[in-house]
Amino acid sequence: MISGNPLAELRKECEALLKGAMGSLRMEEALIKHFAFEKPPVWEFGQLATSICFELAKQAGEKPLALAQRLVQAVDKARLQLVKEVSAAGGYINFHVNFEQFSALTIESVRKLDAEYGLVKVEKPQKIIVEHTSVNPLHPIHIGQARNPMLGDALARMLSARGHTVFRHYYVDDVGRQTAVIAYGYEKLGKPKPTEKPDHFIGKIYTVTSCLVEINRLKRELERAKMVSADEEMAKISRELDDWVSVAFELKQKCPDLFERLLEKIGEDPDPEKSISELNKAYETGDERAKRLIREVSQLCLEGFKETLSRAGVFYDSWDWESDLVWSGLVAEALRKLRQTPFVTFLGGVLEFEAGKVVDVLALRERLGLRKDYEVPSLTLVRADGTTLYTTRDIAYTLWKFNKADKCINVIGMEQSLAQLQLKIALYALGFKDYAENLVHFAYNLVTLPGYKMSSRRGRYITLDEVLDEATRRAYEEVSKRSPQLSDEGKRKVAEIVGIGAVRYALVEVDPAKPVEFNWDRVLNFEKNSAPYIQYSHARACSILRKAARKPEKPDYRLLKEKLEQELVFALAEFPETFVEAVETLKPNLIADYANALADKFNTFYNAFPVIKAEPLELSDARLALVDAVRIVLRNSLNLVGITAPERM
RNA sequence: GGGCGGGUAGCCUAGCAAGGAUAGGGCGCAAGCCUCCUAAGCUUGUGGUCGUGGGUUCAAAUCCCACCCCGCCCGCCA
Repeated sequence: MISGNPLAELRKECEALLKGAMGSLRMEEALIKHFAFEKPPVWEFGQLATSICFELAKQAGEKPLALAQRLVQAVDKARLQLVKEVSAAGGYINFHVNFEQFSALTIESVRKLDAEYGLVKVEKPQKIIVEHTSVNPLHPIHIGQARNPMLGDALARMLSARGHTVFRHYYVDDVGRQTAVIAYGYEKLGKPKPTEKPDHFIGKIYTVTSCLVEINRLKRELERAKMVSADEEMAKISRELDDWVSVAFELKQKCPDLFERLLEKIGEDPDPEKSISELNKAYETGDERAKRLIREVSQLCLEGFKETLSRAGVFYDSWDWESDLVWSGLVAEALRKLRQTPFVTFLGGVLEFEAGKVVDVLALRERLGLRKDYEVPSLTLVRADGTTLYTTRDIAYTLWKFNKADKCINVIGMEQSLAQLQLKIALYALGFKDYAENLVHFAYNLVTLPGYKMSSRRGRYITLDEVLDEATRRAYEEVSKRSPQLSDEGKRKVAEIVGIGAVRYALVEVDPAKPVEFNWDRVLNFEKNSAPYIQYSHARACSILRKAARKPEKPDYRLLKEKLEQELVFALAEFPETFVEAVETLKPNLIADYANALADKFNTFYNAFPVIKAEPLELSDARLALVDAVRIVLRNSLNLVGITAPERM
């Protein structure tokens, strides 16, 4: 017999036995809302348990323990299959697995279903867009942002494995002042050819330009403040200026040539600030020169991103340019529709969206989980100069996405929670209730650097490239030490798999709601609770199978009598349910945890018992099959979070 | 001021939606284990007012209320 979800079979049997027992005692099934089975704290208590007797005891006017004992008595022993024994203890009813049956069912199912084992499909597949990464094309992806693609890609893989049709979208945010800043600097330099990885190259120009323009602007403001002798204002500006001057000092040391040239060129411009906002405006209106320039810089930067991300195993189905939404009129269209609602007003020359009013009028408070008196702030849709704002364009983008999908998951930092809420409210306001309810903001917390705050504008960051390089370098050292027999190419391959796995795992393993403090020890962890640890366990399993040099032809699963073996079997059986839970709650870290726990059990087993040399042959074969099943599940779970499982390392 | 998220051993972290038996791991520290399928491993020990105080319940890390600490947001930035 084969099952895609052995644990569910067991659960079903437990439930049937329990209902049967209740029936024979003339107890109403309806007394119990749903039959929840939990894992007892100690293996010896059994593998599944229920605490319904605590609840039932009240109505029955009986002690929980006595009731549990009566129910256990009433269980129809003739119907036991996957369950060996039912017992009562402390008011709980414990179900002990019949491993003679269950081991065979589980191991055979895993080996038969192989790459599909555990990946339980949904009944109604949806079209889902996962929008992730979407780093602005201004500078290389830094480690603070790297959590996003790792989470987004893991989610996409998980949803796809669940049977959904998943599209991975990258939203290229090329509209806005920042892109104009980099394009401005790039043009001032005469559109130079990159002398290094293009996103790093762009990043330097961006930071220096941005810094010089900022200093220029602050100096002017300081002058202005002096004229009207606004002391407080002056002090504030001076502080900001000091900050940027120290940034300038850092940058001048880091890239002196670039700094000097930009200083000179920008110095020639009487009003850089103005040039930049003009460029920004020209781009939004679709001016050809601006288009060519900004697209060129953005494209250059994206090339760098693609290189980094594909190295990390992250790919996209669609690159959506924000500017296309503006030029094609979709943004204008969305604005027109919004204006027809009673929630948009002119206020001080700008167009405002009154999100708070929508919440009250459409009675969305409870649905959105908002507090009683909380008033959602209004959102400015259009600037006084007629240009649009980020969230406005995001409204148009979201409408566009819902033309292609049933559900949209936005992997965006939690600092944008309010904007994402306003976006959702805008969908309600437009009458797209269905869209609003299928829009998910997958919020995650920041990665911080101890000591100072990472700042892309200030050029203070650790790039993902650096981290990947360092991780693979370290992995190469390790592989060379441990597997000197491998060819250099072989070592490099393994090092890449292990190093990148380590980084991905570190960024996916923690609850996305919690901030992660970056430190090399965390990311370069090659010991327990890391990708390399799980990968190592997988390689060990492969190694056993390779050395055995035979298929397990006559396994006798009844011989798997050791507690460790049975625990391992049970863990394998749990995988499908862990997978389903992880996908339904969008928690990639559950998969990472599961894989780590399985690796843990496997290593204990590995250490305790021989496999190839086990006697008799039927036991050796049974263990071989078990090892094979562990291998499959380790690989499947690692793959779900985008980590490759090497066969040797 | 308001909103959101977080607070679990020296450090990091799981569990919280669906309350259940002895709160799982990891790092660190201490002591062991390679003539045996990869020691990136295994075993043992060490360490906890689950932020604080109330409440609900047979049962609270988990639910409710209040408060404290940390982070983020409340822009004609993205």
